[in-house]
Parts: sequence; structure tokens; C-alpha cells
Amino acid sequence: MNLEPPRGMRDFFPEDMIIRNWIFDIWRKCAERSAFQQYDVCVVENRELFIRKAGEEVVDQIYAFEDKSNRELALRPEMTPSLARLIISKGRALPLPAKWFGIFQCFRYERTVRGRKREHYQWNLDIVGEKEVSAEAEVLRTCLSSIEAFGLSSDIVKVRIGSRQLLQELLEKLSFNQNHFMDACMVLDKKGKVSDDVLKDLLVEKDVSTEDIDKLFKVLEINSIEDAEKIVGDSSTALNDIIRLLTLMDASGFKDYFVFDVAVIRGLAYYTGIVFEAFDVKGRHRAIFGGGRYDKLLESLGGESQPCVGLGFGDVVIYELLKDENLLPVEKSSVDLMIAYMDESSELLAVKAASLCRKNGINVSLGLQSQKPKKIFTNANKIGSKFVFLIGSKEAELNSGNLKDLNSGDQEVILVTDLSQKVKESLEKQ
RNA sequence: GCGGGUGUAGCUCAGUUGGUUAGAGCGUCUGAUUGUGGUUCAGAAGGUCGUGGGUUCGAUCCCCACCACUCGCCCCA
Repeated sequence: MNLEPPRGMRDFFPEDMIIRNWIFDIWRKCAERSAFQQYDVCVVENRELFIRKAGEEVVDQIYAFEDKSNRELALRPEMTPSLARLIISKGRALPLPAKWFGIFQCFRYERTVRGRKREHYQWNLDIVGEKEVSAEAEVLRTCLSSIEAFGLSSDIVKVRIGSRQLLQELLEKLSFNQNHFMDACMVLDKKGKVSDDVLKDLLVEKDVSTEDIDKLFKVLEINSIEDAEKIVGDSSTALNDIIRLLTLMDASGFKDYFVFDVAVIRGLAYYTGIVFEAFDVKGRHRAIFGGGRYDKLLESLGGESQPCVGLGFGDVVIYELLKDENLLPVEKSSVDLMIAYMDESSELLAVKAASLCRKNGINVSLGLQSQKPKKIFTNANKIGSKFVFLIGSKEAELNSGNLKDLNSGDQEVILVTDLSQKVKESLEKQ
């Protein structure tokens, strides 16, 4: 019997959950601070929801199965189709713009490598119904607030920002053969991953003319917004959107994160405007988060057309980055107080004390059997409890116990009825 | 999908040029201390040597396949 989880799947032991909850809490708090509303969707979807959008190629990567009534189902590989489904089904009853978020487990059957498993949790932020670039700005500033909450900064993380629309304009201005636009996108996406000679070979294979290849490389040389402006002019909406977005990010205090990169393309399938991808500066990891504008997706699924902006932020890469940067939190216990007793005759008093404290909002670990003090204190240390309330036969006779502060070592005998008040006061002081 | 590396106690790793009872540190448990933890000391438990097959008198060690992890490609985001 193999007791390991299937390939690419993870288990979370209690000590792992401390870290996972810490990450999820930061995501949730940042989303709520920016007034995003949480939603949730079923993990299992009708398979066709993904096939329609993703096309034939990705079908093999979907965990798909038939139920006992021969329904074709799938574990979701990503959230955007499910979000679109909800938005469409809500119809006009949904006040726009809608700012929604969630943390979702997604599945993909693919080769596992560092930073990429067959299952991961993903924080999704989406704004539906806002065509202005202010939507991109809101999503990004919310996301970057989490980056800073993790303890990261623009010294470690950069966001490459590009625009598919701008790329198209650039190539149009250079009279690039638009029939090869998709080929150009594919090649641009490989910039930096393979040598320029290989890029050229790839383009030749696609029957791109020598002239067009030169044009494409001219676009690749664009390193700044000014360079782009020289080609598309100052009236380009695509370029002005990027400029405006950067202005908004500057006003939000996040300017230093952004790097203009004409070669950022991302999902060719449904991104229509600005796209972005965050990477660690040292280049050790895969993309930390990524997203962009997808104005055509809803209508492609049969819904009313709505402008949308969204991003996905996975838990696997950020975990590895935080580990590398030594920013993961030290395991911190949530237990405030351990209540234990030395004689069976004191059990009911201990139970009563625990119930009172729990009603008053104190996290209590109650001993499940009578134990020797040595064992009690050892256990209290292990679970990280801040206080121990120890009831012996002498104290029990007076409805009291011995309250010990494990940090200072101070202890005093107090009444069970005074326990919760006493502990609360001490916790507030810390 | 292709190629390299790794797999020995719960964890990090030694080791065996193929030979009886496979080791250490950390962790766990017990005791010193039968009403007081973190330190110290003593002791104990814990191993199909990743799985299966082959070669051999004998395999944890050599060979093959598979599984898992990992690095680099391919593909993809």
C-alpha cells in the first residue's frame, strides 16, 4: 500500500496549515480591505465549460471523469470560466462593476516541476464591468498590498507590464503582415528563454518573411514607453492606458514594482488589453502572479459582453519564494491556555473551567485525562500554550487551581471563576 | 514527452570495494525529579536500506523496470 499522495498532490499537516492559513489570511484581508467580495464555486464542473474556452489542446490536462449517470465532469483547471458562469447566470441583477475574490483549489494534469504541481490554491481577484484602466490599477494595488504584507518589496518582486493591443499597434505601424500576428506572439513569449537565432529559425519555419522578422526584432528592441511612442505616436489608446496605469500605480505607492516589457503576452486565448506578470528579481521562480484584461470572454461563453480584468496568484511559487527569502512566519500556536488536572476527582472542575474560558473567547487545550505535572508542562510547551491552569486535589477542594505564565514562570492560585478574566487581562498585556 | 541526479530511522544524512547483529545527530518515549516545563544526564523504542524483478552461495550495495522527488529541455500558462 503506497501511503504517499498521488503525484503532484499535497498533504497539509497541522504545521503546514499554519503557513497555509497565514498566506490565505493575508490574501483574504487584502481583498477585503479593497472591498472585494468573496464568492465560491463548486470544484467539479461540467467538462464542456472548459473545453469550450480552452480548446482541444488543454483537454488532456484536465482531470475529467464520468459520473454514474454518464455526465461528463471535470475538476476545474482554472477559475475564469467558473467566474464567467456565475456572472452570466446572475445576469442584469448583478450591480456593476463587481469586485469579486476567492481562494480556489485548481487541478491540472501536467508534468510536475518545481513551483508547479497538479493541484494548487489560487487567489483570484476580478473586476467585472469596468472598461477603464482604473480596474487594472485596483486589482494590481490590491495584489501588491499582499506582496508587501508577505514582507516582500520591489527589490525582490517586479511586475512586467505589457499590452497585447499595443503589440498589435506596433506591428501594424511597421506594416507587419497581420496574418502572422499569432506567430509573432508565440515568438515574443519566448524572448529571453531561447537565443535570438533560435527565435529567427522559429519564425522562418512559420513562413514569416525576412522583412517581417526584422520588424519583429525592431519591436523586441523597444525597452521603454518612449521608444514605443516613437512608433505608435502619442495618440495610441493602448499606450496611453499603460501610461495612465503607471500614473495610478505611482499614486498608490507601487511605482517601483513596474517594468514596461513589450514582450509580455500571456494567455493568447482571451486576454485583450493590458497583461502583466510578476517575477522574482533573481529569476529563480516561475511567475508569482499574472493577469490582465479579458473583455471578450463573457460573450464567447454566450453571455452579455462585459469588460473584465482579473489576476491569479498561486500558493506554490509564493511559498517557495518566501522560503528562499526567509520570510515564512515562525510557527505560532493559537493556544492561549492549557487546563489540566492531576487527579480524576478534579476532572469535572477542569471541564467547568475550560467551558467558562472557551465561552469567553480563550483558546483552551483541555487535558483529556489526569496527568503528572511534568507531562502537563511538557505538553503545554509543545503545543505552545501561553498559560497553564493546573488543578490538584488541594486546589480542587477550594474550587481553584494554579495559574502559571509559561513565559515568566510566575504562578498563583486563583478561583476557577476568576480564571477567564485573569487570563484575558494577561493576554491583553502581551 | 526527452535527458541527468537523488531515494538508508519521523527529519537531516553517514555507511557497506557484495558477507553474520546497518550507524550518528535531531526528534519521540521512559527515568533521574511519585505537585511544575524550556537546560542537563542516563536509557529505550523506531529500518520491507523507495517498490518489483534479475545476476549471485549470498544484494541495501551490481543490472533492469517501475514509483516518488529534483534539475535541465519540450510543451504550456
